[in-house]
Amino acid sequence: MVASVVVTRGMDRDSQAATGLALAEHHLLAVLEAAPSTGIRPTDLAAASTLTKSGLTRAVDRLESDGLIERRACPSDGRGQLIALTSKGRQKLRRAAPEFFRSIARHFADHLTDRETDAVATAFERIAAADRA
Amino acid sequence: MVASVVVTRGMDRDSQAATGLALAEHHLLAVLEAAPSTGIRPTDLAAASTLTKSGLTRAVDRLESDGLIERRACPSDGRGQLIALTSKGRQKLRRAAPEFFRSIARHFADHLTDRETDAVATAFERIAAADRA
DNA sequence: ATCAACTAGTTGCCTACGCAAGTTATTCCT
DNA sequence: AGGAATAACTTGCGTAGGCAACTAGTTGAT
Repeated sequence: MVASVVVTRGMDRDSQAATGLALAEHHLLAVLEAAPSTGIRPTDLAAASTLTKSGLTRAVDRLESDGLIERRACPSDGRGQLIALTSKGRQKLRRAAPEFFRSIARHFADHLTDRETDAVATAFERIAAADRA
Repeated sequence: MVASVVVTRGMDRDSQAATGLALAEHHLLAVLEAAPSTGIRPTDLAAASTLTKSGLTRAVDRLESDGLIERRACPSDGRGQLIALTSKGRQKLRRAAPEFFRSIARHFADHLTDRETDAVATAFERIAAADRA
């Protein structure tokens, strides 16, 4: 618990300082970058992120008003929407990347051996997946 | 990031349901139980917990008004204090323990192999220690 | 002995976010 | 086709907690 808070808080501060974005917001952008360019449904984005649906609504509000992402109407479901990166958002993410990876290294990766990195990666993948099931 | 939030949120809900305490509060009690019975300084408690000094002040306020811990004057430093579990707090912690361990198992430990458990334990210990340095 | 520099804890302010209830659209059953 | 049950967001409300500024006590230098 302490370790996870230490890492998260440290990286959050780095992210704020480097880009003005909270770590959770940066993470949303990163998920969106990996998603189809047509966009992704809010519910799916919430599941892939650290937020609940309500938290997601507000994070999307913030990022949208910063012009980093956009909400599009969903053609197949009138209730839904598709969320996608704008080019501004994509650019911001690209520019933030180098410092972001350094931040991961400083706060987390540099403290692990290769074996530990593997173990943590597979184990945490499994835990995250278990929750979505 | 997702895994750590999933685990923390799940355990927090369990803790709330079982005892009415947030996970962070339960953790403070657990740290206090391991501390000398004369108590521990707030700054040290904050360092051993997931909270900053200011967050700690308020968490201590809550737990104190629930009668689970007490603030004592610090004999060696007039600015400081010593925080210690009350017997009510100790009892609450003991009663919560079985369900707490089940919660750890459900959300975390059961998903790991023994090797992974070792790797995570030593690696995270190292990360937490690095931050305190 | 006095005063500056530091440290311990607290508080004002602000924001993020979870939960639960609400709204609108969809699906499914008959 | 029509209406109950369900699903996708949103919003009202409440709370936790970080940061930075504050207060009070301590230490150290002269």
